Amino acid sequence: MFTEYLRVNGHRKTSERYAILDTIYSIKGHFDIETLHDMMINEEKFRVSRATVYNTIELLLDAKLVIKHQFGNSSQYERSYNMGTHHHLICTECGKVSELQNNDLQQAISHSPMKRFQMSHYSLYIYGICSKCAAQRKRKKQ
Amino acid sequence: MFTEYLRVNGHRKTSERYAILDTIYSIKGHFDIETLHDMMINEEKFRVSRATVYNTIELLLDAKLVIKHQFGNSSQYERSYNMGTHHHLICTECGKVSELQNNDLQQAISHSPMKRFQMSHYSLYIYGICSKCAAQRKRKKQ
DNA sequence: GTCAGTGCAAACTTTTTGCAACTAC
DNA sequence: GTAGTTGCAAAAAGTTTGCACTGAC
Repeated sequence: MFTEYLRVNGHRKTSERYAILDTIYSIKGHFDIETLHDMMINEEKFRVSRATVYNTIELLLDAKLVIKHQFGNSSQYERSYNMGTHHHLICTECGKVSELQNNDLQQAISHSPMKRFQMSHYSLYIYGICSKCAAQRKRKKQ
Repeated sequence: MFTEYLRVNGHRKTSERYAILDTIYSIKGHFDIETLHDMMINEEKFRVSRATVYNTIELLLDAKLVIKHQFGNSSQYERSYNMGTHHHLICTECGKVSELQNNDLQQAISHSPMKRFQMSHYSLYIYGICSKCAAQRKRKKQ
C-alpha cells in the first residue's frame, strides 16, 4: 500500500521510509516521535535522523496509514490500517490512554448531520479517572 | 465562582488572576496563550507575564471555568461557563475551527457505557473540509 | 547525471522552571 | 511577617529549516 502511494505521488522508495513504516506497525498502541526514533536506534539498530522521521510520518499521514492525535504535550500517533475505529479514554491523573470500542457511538458520530462541512475523520477523547487511579485515590482517603 | 474556588483551595485573590479571567470571558471563541497575552497587553493595557498567564490558566482549568483543546501546534482554550456543550469541526485545509451543536450526539456520548473508567468530560473533534475550502477546490479544478 | 531525500545542527515555537522581588493575608 | 505569586530570563521540549552530501531513478 505504501509502495503504491509513493509511486502514485512520485516519491522515492528509500530504505528509511520502509524501516520507519515497519517499526510503526510493530507498535500496538500509541507512540510519539521521540519514542519511535529511540526504538529505531536502539531496538531496530537502524540509524535515522529525527528530521527523516518527521518527514516520513507526514507521508504516512497523507497515505492514511497513520493517524495523528494530540493528547498531552507531544503529538501522538498510531497505525491506522487493520486497527478498527475506536475511541480514546485518557486518564487525567496518570495520562494513560486506552481504547474504547463502541459501534453504536461510531455510527451516531459518522452519520451525524453537518451543514456546510464534509467530514473526513474524527477523534473522540474521553477524559476521566482510570480504575487504577480511582483505587489509589480511595486508598489515600482512608 | 472563581473567588469561591480560590477560597476553598487556599489560593490568593490577585488582580492578575481576575484580569486574566475577565479577558478570557470577553473572548467568544477559541484562543491560545500567545493571543490572550497579547490581548491583555495591547487591548486591556494590563501587563502580566507569560508565566502568570500559564499559572492562572492551570487554576481555571482546575476550577472548570476553562477547557483546553489541542488542535494545531499550540494548545487552544475556551471558556466553559455559559457555553453549552458543543463539538468541534476542524478544517484540515485552512485550520478554521467551528462549533457543532447536536444534543442527540451529546447524550449518546455521555451515556456511553464504560468499563473501569469514570468519565469527567470529553472532546469530539471532527476533521474535514469546510464549505469555503470546498468551493475553492472546485474553482481550482475548473 | 539529476534531483528528491537524508543527516546534522541551528533556529524557532511553545511551555516550564529557578529565583529574586513583591504583596495578599 | 510569611508564604503564595509574580516577572523575568534561562532552560527545556517539540518541531521545523537550511544546506551539503548521498543515493534512487
